[in-house]
Amino acid sequence: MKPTWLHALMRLDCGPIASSDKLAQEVGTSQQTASRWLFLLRKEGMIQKDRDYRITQNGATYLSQLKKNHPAALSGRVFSGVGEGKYYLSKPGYQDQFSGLLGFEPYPGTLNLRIKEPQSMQASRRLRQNPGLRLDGFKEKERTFGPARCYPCRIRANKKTANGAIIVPERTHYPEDVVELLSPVFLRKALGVKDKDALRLELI
Amino acid sequence: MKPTWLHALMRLDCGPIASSDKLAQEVGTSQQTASRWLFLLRKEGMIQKDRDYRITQNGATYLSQLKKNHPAALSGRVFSGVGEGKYYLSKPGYQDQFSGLLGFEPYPGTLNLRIKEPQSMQASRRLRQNPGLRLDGFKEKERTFGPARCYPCRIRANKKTANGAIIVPERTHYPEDVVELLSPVFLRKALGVKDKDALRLELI
DNA sequence: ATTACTATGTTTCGAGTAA
DNA sequence: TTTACTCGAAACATAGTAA
Repeated sequence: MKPTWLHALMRLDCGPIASSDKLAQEVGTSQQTASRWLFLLRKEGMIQKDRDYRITQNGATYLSQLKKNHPAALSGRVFSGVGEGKYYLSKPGYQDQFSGLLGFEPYPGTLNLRIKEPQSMQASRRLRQNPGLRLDGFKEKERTFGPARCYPCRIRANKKTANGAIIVPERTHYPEDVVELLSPVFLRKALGVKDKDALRLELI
Repeated sequence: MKPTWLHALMRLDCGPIASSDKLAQEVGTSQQTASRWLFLLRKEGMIQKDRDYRITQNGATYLSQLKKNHPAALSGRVFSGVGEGKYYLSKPGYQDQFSGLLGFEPYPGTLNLRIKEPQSMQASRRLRQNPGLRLDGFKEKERTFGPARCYPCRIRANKKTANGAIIVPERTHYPEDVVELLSPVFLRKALGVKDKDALRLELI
C-alpha cells in the first residue's frame, strides 16, 4: 500500500516543508516522486511555494471536505454521573472561556449520555478526532485542570430542542461511550428527560 | 489528480458503505478499482466486511495519525549521544519540574534514538506539533535554559517495558530523526539494550 | 544544496465478462 | 445483484543525471 499524493497533501496540512527531498523521506517515497507531486499539487492550486511549500486555503478546504469528519448525528441515553461536571464548571478558569467560545454561559451542571448503537459509537470516536473548540487548561494552586474540547450541537428529545455542546477533556482518556453535555439551560427540565431517556444530538 | 485508496479509506471513515459499486461512484473511480481497493484494505486490516464495509479501529487509527494527532507509536535505534542530556538533567531548574509533570524523577541521563522508517519520521514530525507537557525554561547566572516539551510514553524492547517520556527542546531545532528519552530507570540496563538495538515507543 | 528531465521498468486502471 | 478475474493500455515510480 504505497503512499499517494494525498498523503503528501495531508502532510502539508500539518505544516510547511522545505524541499521535495524532505517530503519524500517523511511520506516514504522517492525525491522524484515527491517533486512530481509537489508540481501537480501546485498546478491544482492546493499548495504554494514561497520559502517552503505550504498548503493553500484551497488545499485545506479540499481536505476538510474529504475528512467531513463531523458526524451528523449521535444518540444515547441519559444517565446520572457522579456530579463531577458541576465541580469543573464552577471553576472560573473554565467559566471565563465559555461565553467567548460557545456563545452561552452553561448551566452549572452537565448531562451525561451513554451511547450504545455502533453507529453512534463510531460518531463519538470520529468526533474526538476533530479539534473542535478548545477550552484552555489552567493551574490553580496545586491542582492542574487540563484543556478540553467543545463541540456545539443541537439536543433533541420529546420533540423539544435545546442548544448545547459536547465537552470532552483532552488528556484523560474518557470512555468513548460516554458523552457529557453543556447547555445554557437545565436540560433535564427543558427537555423533560430523566435517566434512561433517549437523546439525539445534531452536531453543528 | 485521480483518487487513491486513501480516498476510499477516508470515505469509509465517515461511515459504512454497502458495495464496491457505491464506493466507486462516491470517490469517482470504476467499480473494479473500488473492489480492488476494498480487497487490499481488508487485507491490511484497515476495514472489515460484515453486512457493509466499515473501517476498523486499525484503519481509524491509521487515519487519525495521518490527520494530525498524537502518533500511536514510533520506533528507532539506540545510539550514543554526546552526553548533553545528562548535563541538562542535572539542573535543578528542570529537575524540580519533572515529578509534577511526569510523575517520576528521571534517571540522570537520556537515551537517544535515531529514527529511520518514514512512518516513524512522520510520527516524530507530528509529535512535535503537539503541545505535550511543557517544561518551563529558566535563567541561571548568565546562561538561559529554554523551555522543553515532554511526551510521556511506554518504551519497549526485548519484550520488556519501561515508562518514560520523550523530551524535545522547544526552541532549538533539533533534528527530527533524533528522539531523546527520559525515564525513572536506567534504560540501557532495564531493557537490556545497547547501541543499534531497536526500541519502540508508544505514546500515551 | 534543490529541482526536474529522460529513459526504463513497474504498477494500476478499467472494459469486458464470468461466477 | 455484487464481486472479482484477465489483459492491453495508461499512469506512475525511480535511477541516473543535468541544470
